[in-house]
Amino acid sequence: MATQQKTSDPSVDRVDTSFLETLIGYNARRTALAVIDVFLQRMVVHDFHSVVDFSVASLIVHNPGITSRQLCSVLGILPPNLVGVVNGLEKRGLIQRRPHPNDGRAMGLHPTPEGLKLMEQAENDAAQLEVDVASRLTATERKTLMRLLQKVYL
Amino acid sequence: MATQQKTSDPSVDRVDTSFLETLIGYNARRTALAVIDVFLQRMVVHDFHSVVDFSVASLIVHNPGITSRQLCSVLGILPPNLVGVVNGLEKRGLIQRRPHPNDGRAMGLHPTPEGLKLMEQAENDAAQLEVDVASRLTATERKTLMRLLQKVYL
DNA sequence: TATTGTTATACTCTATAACTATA
DNA sequence: TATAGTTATAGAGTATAACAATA
Repeated sequence: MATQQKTSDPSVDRVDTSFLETLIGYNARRTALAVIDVFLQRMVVHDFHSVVDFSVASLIVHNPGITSRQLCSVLGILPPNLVGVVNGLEKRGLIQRRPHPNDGRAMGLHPTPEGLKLMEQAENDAAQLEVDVASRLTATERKTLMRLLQKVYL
Repeated sequence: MATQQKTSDPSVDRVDTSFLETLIGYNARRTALAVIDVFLQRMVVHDFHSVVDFSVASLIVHNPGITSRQLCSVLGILPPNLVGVVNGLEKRGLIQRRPHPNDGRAMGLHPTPEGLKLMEQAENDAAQLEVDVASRLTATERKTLMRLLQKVYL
């Protein structure tokens, strides 16, 4: 499994990470952490302090009337951990809870005009980040990267 | 920014995730979470319960004599959070601390014969996971995916 | 004075159990 | 009986501050 012979030198000058770099999980995680780090820095001005905050707000804007259950299912998060996120967005006046038309147990989540306005800016910033963070990738490479990632997890 | 017109229908049947799927951070994170989930399931037999556990053990095997400081730098983790990991590997008899040849403050981390034996199996399992988890990708696509991911974060 | 390794500790994120209201 | 939403709480992961030993 080792890619090169090691000497018995007890000190390491250059760290060999070649094995880890063969793993999809390792590369995907490192990429996600690096990109999200910059992402969250830029989202501070919009008062989003976690990727879930942003993702939930975005999904509500693009899916007015979506339920908590649907958000949990799509984003792979657990219902108890969504409650605070939705409450936060509601308290900020970005979304609104309304009775669900077909299910008395559920609540439909809808964006407010303020929410729509803020998310338009936030999503524009997110789109700009894509260009900046993947500056070493061509437009075609970016597209390929998305397609291959989605082929794995979707 | 919206990719399609929304009706005023208050209930959502199919959730539109098209915007989030244009984001590298979103796709990379979803992929990492999905792959690591399967990874950790298979690593239970080797008693690795986090990706950091495995990564640290792997780096020590491939870089005998590496220091804690170097591990932190390469993996992007903080020194206080590495202490428990190294202690755990040492208690399991997989690695050994030895005085560093050039720096009296540091300790060189070395794999034991048991550590080498276990990591050979664990890394073989990890390599097999790559084939399984990316079954919808060709060998060429896998290689391309790694290259593009590393182009972003490296 | 700066760095390695460490302890203690706080904060965030994620997971489980149990409850209510409705299907 | 099952599901949507919620509360309380436990656990894992990640962060900062401060210290001893050595550079």
